Amino acid sequence: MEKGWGLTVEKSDPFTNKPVFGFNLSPRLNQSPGIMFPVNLNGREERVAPPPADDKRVFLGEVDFFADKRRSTNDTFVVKKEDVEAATRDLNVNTGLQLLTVNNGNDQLTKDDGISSDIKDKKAKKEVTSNYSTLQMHLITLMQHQKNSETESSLENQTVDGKFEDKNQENRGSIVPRQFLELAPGDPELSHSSSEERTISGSPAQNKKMIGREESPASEDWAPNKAPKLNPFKPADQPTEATMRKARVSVRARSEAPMISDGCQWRKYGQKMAKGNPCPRAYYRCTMAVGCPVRKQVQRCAEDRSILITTYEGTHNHPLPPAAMAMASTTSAAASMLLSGSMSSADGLMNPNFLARTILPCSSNMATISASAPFPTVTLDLTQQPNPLQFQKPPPTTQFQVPFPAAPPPQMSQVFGYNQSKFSGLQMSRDRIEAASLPNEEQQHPSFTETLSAATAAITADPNFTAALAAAITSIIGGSNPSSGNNNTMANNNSTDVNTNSSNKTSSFSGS
DNA sequence: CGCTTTTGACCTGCGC
DNA sequence: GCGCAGGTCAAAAGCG
Ligand SMILES: [Zn+2]
Repeated sequence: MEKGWGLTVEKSDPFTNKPVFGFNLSPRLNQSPGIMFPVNLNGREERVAPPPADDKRVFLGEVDFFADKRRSTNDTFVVKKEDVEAATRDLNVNTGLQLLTVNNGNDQLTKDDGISSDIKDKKAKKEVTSNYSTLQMHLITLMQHQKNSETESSLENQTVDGKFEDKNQENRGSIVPRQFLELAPGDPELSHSSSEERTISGSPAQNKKMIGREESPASEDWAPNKAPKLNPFKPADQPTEATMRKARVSVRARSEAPMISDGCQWRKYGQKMAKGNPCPRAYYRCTMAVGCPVRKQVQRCAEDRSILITTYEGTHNHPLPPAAMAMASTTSAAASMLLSGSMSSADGLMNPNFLARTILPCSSNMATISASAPFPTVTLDLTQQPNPLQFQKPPPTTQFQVPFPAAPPPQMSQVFGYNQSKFSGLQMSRDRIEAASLPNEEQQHPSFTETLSAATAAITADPNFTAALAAAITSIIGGSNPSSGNNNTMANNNSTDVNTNSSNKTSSFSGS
C-alpha cells in the first residue's frame, strides 16, 4: 500500500516564529488519491476506481494535535496547556475563529499536560469540545480564512512524521460524540442536575477524572426523548434548552425503498400519521447496542413521495460499521455544530459571519440549518439534480442553506472514491499540502469526518437515486468541475445565497 | 425461540 | 382544562 496524503497545519508563534501548535490531519488511506479502495455497500463490497493519480487533494481525516513540546512517545503526544492556549488565542486573533481543542482519547492528553485537569471543571469542559467534526469544520474554515488573508503564513506544512497511532479508536467512536450532548446548549453554570442524574446517575463529581471520556460504554438508559414521568427533564424555567436540547440531522434522498440502509440496525417502535402528510412517519431506534440512544424517523416527503426523509437524532454509543459511520458522523457533526461549546446555540450557526466563513464553494448538496424547527436541525438534501435551477434566492425563512461544510461531504468520497475534494482542493494551495507518510493505513475507524457516507451508501442502495446522486456528485466533485463549481466559487462568501432547491423546502421538518 | 413489526393506548408539551 | 400533535410504550402478532 502506498501512502496517502497527509497534512500538517502548524501554528507558529508570531514573535518567536517557532511552531507552537498544530494539527496533523491524516487522511484515511482508503480515501487517499490513487488508491483503490473497497466500499461496502449494503453488504456487497465493491471497489471504487481511484481518482486520478495526480490528485493531491487532501482528505481531512483524523485530527491530531501536537505541540512543539511534544515528546512523542510512540503513541502519545503531550501537549502543554500553555501551548494550546497560546496557539488557540493566537489563531483566534488571526482568524476570528474559536479553535476548539480536542481530547478524544486518541492522542490523549496525558495527566500532566494540564489540560486534562482543566477539563475537569465544567467551565473548561464547555470550551473543550471533543468532537472531531466540529474541530474539523473549524479547521477548514480556518484554513480558508488563512488562505484568504494570506498573512504571515502561520500555516506551514511539514511532514508528519509522528505517528498517530490509533490505539484507542474505540473511544473516538463512542466517546466523542456522546459528549457534546452533555455539553449541550443552554447554560453551563448550574448544570441541571436533572440531566446529569439521568445520564450519569451518580454524583456529578464522581467522574470528574474521566470527564474527557465516557465512563462505561453501555450507558443503558437512553432516556426517552421526553424524559417521561420519572424525570422531569427540564425545569420549566429553561424553555430554550428544552427545545434546543437535541440536534437532528435529516437527510432527504430519493428512494423508493421504504427505508434507506445506513449501516445500522433499527427496530421500529412506532408509526404515526404526521399532520400535513398523507404518508405515515415511522420511528426507529438503533439496536446495534443495548443502550444506544440513536433514533430516526422516516417519512416520505408530502410533496414528492419519491423523496424519503430520514431524520436522525442522537449519537451512537457503540462502534459502528464503516457503512454506518458516515451517517453517525453526520448527526454527530450536526449536533456538535449546533450544540458545540463555541456556539452555544443555534444562534451561533445563524451568525452570518460564521456561516460566511464556513461556507465552502462546493456541492449542490446543501445542508440546511434550521432554527425554526422545534429541534435544531441540519438537513442534507441529496435530492437535487445537478441542474442550474438550483441556484435561486433562498426562501425568506429563518433557514440558511449552506453548501455542506466540513463534516459531511467526506462521505461522498467514501462511496465514490473521491476525496472530499472540495475542501482541500480549494482551500489550500498545493504548497500547503504535503504528502506525508500515512501512519497506519486502514484505520478501521473511519474518521469522523466521514459523514455522509452512510447516507450515500444507504441511498446508493436505490439504483434510481444512485444514478442521480452519482450525477450530482460527479458534477460537484468531478475533477473538471462543471457548473456547480464555478458559480459557487465566489458565491461561497455569501452563503446564504447559494441555495437551493426545488420543490420542497424543508418545510416538512422545519415549520409546524 | 428470539427478534421485529404492528398498533392502539398513553404521555407530554403547547396553544387556545 | 381541553384537544391536538408529536412521540413513546408495550402487548400482541408476525417472521425466520
Ligand atoms: Zn446505535
